[in-house]
Amino acid sequence: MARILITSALPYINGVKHLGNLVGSMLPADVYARFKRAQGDDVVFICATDEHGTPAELAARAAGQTVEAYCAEQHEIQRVAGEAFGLSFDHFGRSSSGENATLTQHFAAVLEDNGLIEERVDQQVYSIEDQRFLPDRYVEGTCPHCGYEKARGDQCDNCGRLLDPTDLKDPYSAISGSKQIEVRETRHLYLLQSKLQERIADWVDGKDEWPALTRSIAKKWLKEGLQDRSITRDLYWGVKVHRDGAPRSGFENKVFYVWFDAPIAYIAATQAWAARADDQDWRDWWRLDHGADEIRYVQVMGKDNVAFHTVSFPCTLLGSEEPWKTVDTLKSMNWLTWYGGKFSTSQNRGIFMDQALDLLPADYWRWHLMANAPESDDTSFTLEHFASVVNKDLADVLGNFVNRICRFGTSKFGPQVPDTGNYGETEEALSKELDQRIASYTAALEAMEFRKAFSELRGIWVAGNEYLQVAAPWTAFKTDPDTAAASVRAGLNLIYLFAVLSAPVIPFTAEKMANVFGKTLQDDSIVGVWPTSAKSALSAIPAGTAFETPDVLFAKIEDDQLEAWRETFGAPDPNANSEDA
RNA sequence: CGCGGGGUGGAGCAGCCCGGUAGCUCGUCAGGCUCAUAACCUGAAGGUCAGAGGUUCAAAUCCUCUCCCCGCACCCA
Repeated sequence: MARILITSALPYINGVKHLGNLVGSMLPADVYARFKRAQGDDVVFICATDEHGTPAELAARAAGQTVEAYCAEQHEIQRVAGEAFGLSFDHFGRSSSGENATLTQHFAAVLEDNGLIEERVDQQVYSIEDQRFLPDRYVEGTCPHCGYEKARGDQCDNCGRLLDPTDLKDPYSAISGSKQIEVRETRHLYLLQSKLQERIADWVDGKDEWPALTRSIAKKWLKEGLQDRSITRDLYWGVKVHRDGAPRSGFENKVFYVWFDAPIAYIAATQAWAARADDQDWRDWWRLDHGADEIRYVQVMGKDNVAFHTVSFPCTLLGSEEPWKTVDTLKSMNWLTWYGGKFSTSQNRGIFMDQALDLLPADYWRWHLMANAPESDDTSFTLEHFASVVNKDLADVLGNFVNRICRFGTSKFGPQVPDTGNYGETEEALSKELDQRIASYTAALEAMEFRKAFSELRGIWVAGNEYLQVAAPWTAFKTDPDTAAASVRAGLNLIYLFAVLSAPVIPFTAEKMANVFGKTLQDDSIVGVWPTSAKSALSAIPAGTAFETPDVLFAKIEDDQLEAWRETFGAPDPNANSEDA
C-alpha cells in the first residue's frame, strides 16, 4: 500500500471558481485521489483557499465587508461548492490560518539564518488618497509609446509593451482614479533565489518523470537565471512579518507576499488535517526525517502555476536546509476557454461552479470536463459540445445500458440476479476484451492521462452494449431461457463493474449503480479493490441477489434547454460564422 | 528574431519523441436489432496531415523558412 500526498493548486478566495479553474487543478486532482484510494493506497488530498493579496482587500471593500469577514464568507462558499462537486479533499484549509502564519514565519526565519534573505529598498507608487502602495497593474495612465490612455503600470494592453509604472504619463490609481500618486521608497525582504540556482537546477534535473510542459517551463526559468524576489508587500491582509513572535522592525505595516505563503499552506493545511484526526501526524507526510521519503507527492495545477511550483516553492523548501518533502509528480493543465475566449465574470461569459450545479448534477460536468480535459492544448468549452457529450456518452451509452439490462432482466426473470445458465464463449470473449481495456484504462489513470483514460472507460461501457447485442438475450429467451438468464447475470454484473471503474470520475452515479444491488462503494470490504480481472468481476454479484432498476441515470439535454442556457450564459451564436447558403 | 503550446476529414482530438497502408469520438448516410432514455449494434462516405523548401527508397512524423491561433513574460493571482 503506497502512501500518496496529493495537493491541488489553491483557488483564489475571490469568488466562486468557474469551470476552467475546476478542471485546471481541483477536479483532476480529485479524480486521481479517488482512483488511488480505490486501489487501496493511503491518500491524503489537500487543498485550501488562497486568501491574501490586494484583490482580496479590494473585493472586500467593494462588498462593504472587512477582509476577514469577506474571506470567511467566500471560503465557506467555495467549500460548499467543492463539496457539491464531489471534491474529496481530506482537508480544505485556508492560507489565512494560524498554522500557515506560523509556518510562513518559520520559513522566513530559517531562510534568513541561511543567508538567503536580505532587506532591500524599492521604489513603488503610492496613492495618497487610497493610503496604500499600488501594485504595478493598479496604476494606470497614458502609454508613453502609443498614447493609449488606459495602459497599466506593468504593460500596455494596446501596444503590448512592457512598462514600468513610472513610465506612464498622467498616472492615476486604478482603484480610486485619484491622480494624487507619488513614488515612495519602501523596504522589502528579498529571497535570494539567485544563490539557489544550481541547487534548483540539480533538483529539476532529477525529475525525469515530469511531463514535457512542466519541464520546459521550469528549464526556461532556470535558463534565464533565477532572480531574487521580493517576498513582502505593503499590505494589511497577509501573514505578518514577525520573527519569534515579534514584529520585524520597519515591517510593522507589511505582510509576506501571497506567493510566498500560499504554497506553504499545503503544509499548513496538512497540519490542520492531522490536528483533527486522532492518529495522524502531519510530519509523516512532509518531513523526510519522519518517513516522508516514502511518500509519493503529486501536485496538480494550471500551467500558469508551474513556475511557482517548480522553482519558487522549491527555493523555500530546499533553501531552508530542513528535511522537507518536495514534489515527485507534477501534472499541469492547459486552459479551458469559453468558446475560444476567456471566461469572464464581469461580462457574464462562462459558467461558474455554483451555476453549473443549478443546471445539472455534478457528474455531468465532471465527466465532460475530464473526458475533454485541456491536457495537451487549450480546450474550448461550448455548451453544444457539452450537450453532445452528455447525451451520447452518459445517457445513451452508460445510462441506457444500465436501464436496458435492468428492465429486461426484471421483466423476464424478476428483480433478482438469475441463477440458471452458464457463461460460454461470448462471455469469454467479453472478459478478454475487458481485461485489456481495464489494464489500459488503469495505466492511463496512473499516468494521469485523463483524456486517454476516459476514452478507454467509454470503450468499456460500449463493450457492455456490444455484448448485449451479440448475446441478444431477448432472442435467446424464446428458445433457451437459461442462456438468456446467464446473459442477464453477466449484464447485471457489468453494472457493478462499471460502477467501480467509473467511480473516480462520476462518483455520485457510480454510487447509484452500486445501490442497484443494495451495495455501497463506501463499504470497507470493497474499498481498495480495484478490478483487474473481468472474469471474476462477472461473478462478483452472486446469483439470487435482489436488484432494483434505478431511475434514469442521466437525462438528456434537450434542444430548448440548450437554447435557454446559451442565452443565460451569453454563448456566441454557433452559426454566426457559418455560410448558411 | 522574448519564451512555451498548438495548427490533422464538418466539429473535437490521437498519432509525431523511436519516419514505412492516416486512427478515435461526435455529426452525416445506409443496414441490423427491438431489451432499452427514437436508445443500442454494424458498415459507408468524407482528410494527404497550415504553407513552401530540404533530407530520405519512404515524412503528418526529421531539418529550414513563412503564415495563423493561444498562453506566459515575476511585485497579477
